[in-house]
Amino acid sequence: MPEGNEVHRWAERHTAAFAGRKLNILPGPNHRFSDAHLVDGKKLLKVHAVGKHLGYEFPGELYLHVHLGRFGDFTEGCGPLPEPKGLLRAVMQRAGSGRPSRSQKGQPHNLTCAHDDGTQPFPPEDVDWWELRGPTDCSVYDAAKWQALLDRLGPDPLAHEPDGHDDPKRAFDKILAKKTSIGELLMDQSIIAGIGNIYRAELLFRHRVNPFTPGNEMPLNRLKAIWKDAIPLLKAGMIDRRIVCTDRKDRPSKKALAERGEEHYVYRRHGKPCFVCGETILRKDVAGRTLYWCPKDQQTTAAENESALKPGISLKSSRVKPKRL
DNA sequence: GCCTTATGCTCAC
DNA sequence: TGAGCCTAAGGCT
Repeated sequence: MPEGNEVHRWAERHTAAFAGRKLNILPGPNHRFSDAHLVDGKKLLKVHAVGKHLGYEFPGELYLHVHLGRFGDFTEGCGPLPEPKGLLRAVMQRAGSGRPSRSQKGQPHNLTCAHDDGTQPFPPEDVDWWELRGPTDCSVYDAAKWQALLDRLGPDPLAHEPDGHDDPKRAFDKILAKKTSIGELLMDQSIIAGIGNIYRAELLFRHRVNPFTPGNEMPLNRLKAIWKDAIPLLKAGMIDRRIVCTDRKDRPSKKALAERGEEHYVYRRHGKPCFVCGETILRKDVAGRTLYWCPKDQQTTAAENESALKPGISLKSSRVKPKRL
């Protein structure tokens, strides 16, 4: 269920837990992940993260590609594996593990990576296995296929490696050449990799940008500001697992730690008052995804506001004929 | 228990 | 452009 920040966090954590070790890769019970045998028993070199994609690199230029999609998630643990949950399952386990670890204390762990408050249940060195459920993809790529994936992704605000995926100019050029709305372009992974629906909505609000603005009408300095803001914003989400996009001064509680319901300015706050101006937040189904915005702070037109979903109308019924902007 | 929604993406037409 | 895929939580009856 992650955006790019979460994917990078998993990559760092799984590198710390498993890199340099021989691993057992187990397919799910329904053999959906039939590639497991290609990397089973091999030593993991590194875990790469680009945009929302994970690549577990093994000798022979093989990459176990994982894309979590909207529903995928990892569970980590020490000691014995839990019973399988769900049909789509893959497991990565330290070869020969099952050993009692110091965290195990006689009981199997079946914990997600972090608690809600951001604390880790146990450090990566105590992680013996991860279980993956419900991903969009879990398959082995060769070097050419992995490179093709990298080539079609835009720059990633969280990219560490100087391979072109940290240079935003490519993204700016593409946006400025298109008439498509900035709200749609920010979600396009070939333009910027790693931005999802939450950060799309929150970044546009934070920079007071009308989400319906055509890309070619976006001021370059505004695009640069969004990119610059995205880096710490995504990193903050990566640290405490909660995605918090509000500044302390704008939160009703004024507390340093956002309270429940204060994490976002507009995302999933439709029908509620804007923290900044008090106007009611609107939402609209755009190309199959829900866009949220503040009609006052983001200066949308009367026609754009009129197109918003009325309270009480379900998204499902509105998606009979989703309109592209 | 049912319905809706959800941080995503691919493919066929 | 629409269908399809997959899991989980929350609201409602």
